[in-house]
Amino acid sequence: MTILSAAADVLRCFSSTRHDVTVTDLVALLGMPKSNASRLLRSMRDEGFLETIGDSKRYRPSLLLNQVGQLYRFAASLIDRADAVVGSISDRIGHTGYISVRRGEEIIGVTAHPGRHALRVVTAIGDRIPAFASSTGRALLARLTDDEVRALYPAGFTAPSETAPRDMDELLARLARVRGAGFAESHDEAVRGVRAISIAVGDPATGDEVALCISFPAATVEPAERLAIIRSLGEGAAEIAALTQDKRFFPLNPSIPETAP
Amino acid sequence: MTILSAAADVLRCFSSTRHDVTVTDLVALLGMPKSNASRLLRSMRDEGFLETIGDSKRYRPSLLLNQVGQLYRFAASLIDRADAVVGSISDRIGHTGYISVRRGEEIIGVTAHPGRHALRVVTAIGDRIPAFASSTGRALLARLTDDEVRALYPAGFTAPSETAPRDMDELLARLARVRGAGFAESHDEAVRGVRAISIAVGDPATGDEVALCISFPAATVEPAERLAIIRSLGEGAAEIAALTQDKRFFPLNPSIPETAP
DNA sequence: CCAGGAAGTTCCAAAAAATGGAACTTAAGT
DNA sequence: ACTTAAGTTCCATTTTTTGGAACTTCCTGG
Repeated sequence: MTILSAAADVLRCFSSTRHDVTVTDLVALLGMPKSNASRLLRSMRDEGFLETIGDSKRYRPSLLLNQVGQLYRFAASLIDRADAVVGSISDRIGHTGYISVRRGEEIIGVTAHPGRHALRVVTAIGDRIPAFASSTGRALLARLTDDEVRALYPAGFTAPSETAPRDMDELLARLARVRGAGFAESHDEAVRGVRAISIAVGDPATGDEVALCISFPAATVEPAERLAIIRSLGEGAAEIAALTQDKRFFPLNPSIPETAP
Repeated sequence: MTILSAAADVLRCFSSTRHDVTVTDLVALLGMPKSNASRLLRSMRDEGFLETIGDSKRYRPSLLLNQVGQLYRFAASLIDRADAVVGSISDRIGHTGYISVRRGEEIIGVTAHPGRHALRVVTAIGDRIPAFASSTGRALLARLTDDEVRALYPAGFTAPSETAPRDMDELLARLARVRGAGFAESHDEAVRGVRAISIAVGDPATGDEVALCISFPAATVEPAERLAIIRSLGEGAAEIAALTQDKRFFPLNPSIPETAP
């Protein structure tokens, strides 16, 4: 057990609901002796990973981490590009847009553009959701072969909602339809009353893959607007795919199905 | 020498001009044996601090650092509030706005809102500039006592431009005028032809202090618009100061001087 | 204003990890 | 295929980390 892994565990304690930690928090969250927790937090502060809030005993991420973290978006230029596409669509139509990446069997939101409408979908950046049970997740999983998808879930999975795939066969069938249609869609899945349209794109040069997603309340969006959203996302994603020479990209099928693929 | 400090040094190698590092970079930049550099980068990747680009030997900051770094502005909620104020002013008037913090005798940009005008000021966030030679820096230094400012520059300083203070006496005189006027201003200082207006505000509960700044080309901005910018910044900063009960805040003096304080 | 308890820090010897030089392997250029 | 640069692995030595317990500090309520 190197101290680096302990330090990484500390960083993982931070979340959108926990902006700072104390010695006691670490003891509770990581089960480490409080002597270690005390010294670890102090070392991390001394080395510049954390800073103390005022002169209290609360620690928060440091400016250094903020700055280094900012570089991620430029280093990963695919994210930058995808974010620009989603941002402009979101600005134009007023619904919430975001882009996500897959880490194993989980999807993580990376950037978000909140919508302008009174009734809008709010997403928390950094939250993790299961890949198979979201449109962004299925858009990304569709880029894998069926065998790779099976290998990802050696023990199968349990559907968290009515409209999510119930088992591997249903998931693979839906992924096939995603590949055919060129987009993925969810309805009432993570949140009731919410629809989401997602398209994934990758950069073979770096191996990065991201999902572009527009999310909106099902009740207020007419079929015509849904079509417009799908076409905008498809165009933007196709441009990126052309730029990165993404061979695994599934272009939008001109005949867009009315039911979620 | 703990490995944490070596890891922090690695993070400090990243910058707006260096988005990724290799073993050789580390040897050159930090002067460490390449055996250490090799193992350190691998450990940092294994623990989640870094990720490799594709399957190359180039390392860049990880998603984890990006996410934890993003939390900084929420953990230091003063930054978030200040950013909202500067963002709305920047949106309204179209000039570049940004917020900065002080670390010792240096000022670091934390967030930026690029302007809309064809002639706009572009700031690189994360870059460091000397505190005494910028409006943001003087706005923040004005919150210190004269003795504290002197202690910050035990060996004095050298003015990097014509309009920057030449010595400690001149700096202290300008800080006194900043306190009286309630805002700091620079002209041709870091960049020729550029003016900047800054106001600092703090949160006594956390000890955080930030500077709100609007930056614009001197040639295209009339005195009336300058006044409007100063008043907007003053109002926004005053609201934050009221919220945090910042006792060291210097409110805007109703009679705004025409020459830079 | 003081007792009691919770939160945080320091101490120590045992256990584990880091160090750096050199040998070795892999990748890249000619 | 040859040469060189870049990166990785090995190993004995040195340094850091660990975790229990004692100690200090900071609150909270009587």
